[in-house]
Amino acid sequence: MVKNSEKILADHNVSITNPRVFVLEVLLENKGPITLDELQSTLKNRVAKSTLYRVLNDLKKINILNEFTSPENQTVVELSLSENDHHHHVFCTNCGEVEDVTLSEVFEKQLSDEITNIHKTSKYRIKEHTLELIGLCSDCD
Amino acid sequence: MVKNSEKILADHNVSITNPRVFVLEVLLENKGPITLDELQSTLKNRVAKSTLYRVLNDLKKINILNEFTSPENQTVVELSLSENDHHHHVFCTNCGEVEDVTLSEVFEKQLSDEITNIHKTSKYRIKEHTLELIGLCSDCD
DNA sequence: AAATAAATGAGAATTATTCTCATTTACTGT
DNA sequence: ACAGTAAATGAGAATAATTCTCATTTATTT
Repeated sequence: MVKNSEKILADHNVSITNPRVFVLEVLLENKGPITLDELQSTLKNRVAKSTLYRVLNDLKKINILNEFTSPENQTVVELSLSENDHHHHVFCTNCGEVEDVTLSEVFEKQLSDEITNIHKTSKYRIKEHTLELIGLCSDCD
Repeated sequence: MVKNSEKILADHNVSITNPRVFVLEVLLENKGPITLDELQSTLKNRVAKSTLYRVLNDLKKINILNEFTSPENQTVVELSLSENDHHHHVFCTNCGEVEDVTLSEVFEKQLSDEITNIHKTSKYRIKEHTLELIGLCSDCD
């Protein structure tokens, strides 16, 4: 049976190599956003640092990886395998933990209405949006 | 007559020095978010690079400067002199320009309701939020 | 105006990311 | 399965961004 990570690579016409599989496996297991630091230390003995950066760029190129910066300036990375998994992020300002949040449909509708209005008054054509929620997780609260 | 920038420093018990005044003047003139690169090149001959970083940290400490990262990984900086100037940002993915956007009161209310709901279901106590709108400015569209 | 404390400039040190190149690994056609 | 070719990797050098060091200058206090 073909592993999940190998299928992902094959589906995107990217050759299957050990580093790519290792990185994908960690991202898949983690299920959600992960700090670059954490990813690096998890993969330290299996993937060279330069290769990790290359693999992450490969995954960005095939559009299955999002990268963003936390309010504390940590690089954070997250798989996004399907087009329709629109969601946002909550950050803990104390421990740096990041998690996904999905907003209610009602609210996403209100948001897209607001964006339509902005489009009328501003000189921008808006393609995407990201909402970041910043606070404390229960451990740090 | 005391200059605006000097008053700001005095009001926050920060000593008035040339580099601090120069940085503040550029930020005040610019009125809105500015790229660190742009700030650096504007101040190149007046403020040493290390001092610029120090001054920006000083301003962060007294809570009159926001720093964030654009979707293209540019560091962006912005004065926020009053508590009640809550607003968000639009980014042009092509030229990197950033501008402020103020959302309608109706929408900010909807957003804060949504955050209240999230608080009920998630393990986070949310203190702040930032909404980033990403698209193309009229020049690049 | 002198004494003391704080801030600055210049460049060294550190950290994050990209690049180079010799070696290894994966894919292609047989 | 196998040789040949193209692509990917590891290790460390190169670059870029940010912080740190320390001798000198500037601000504040007396």
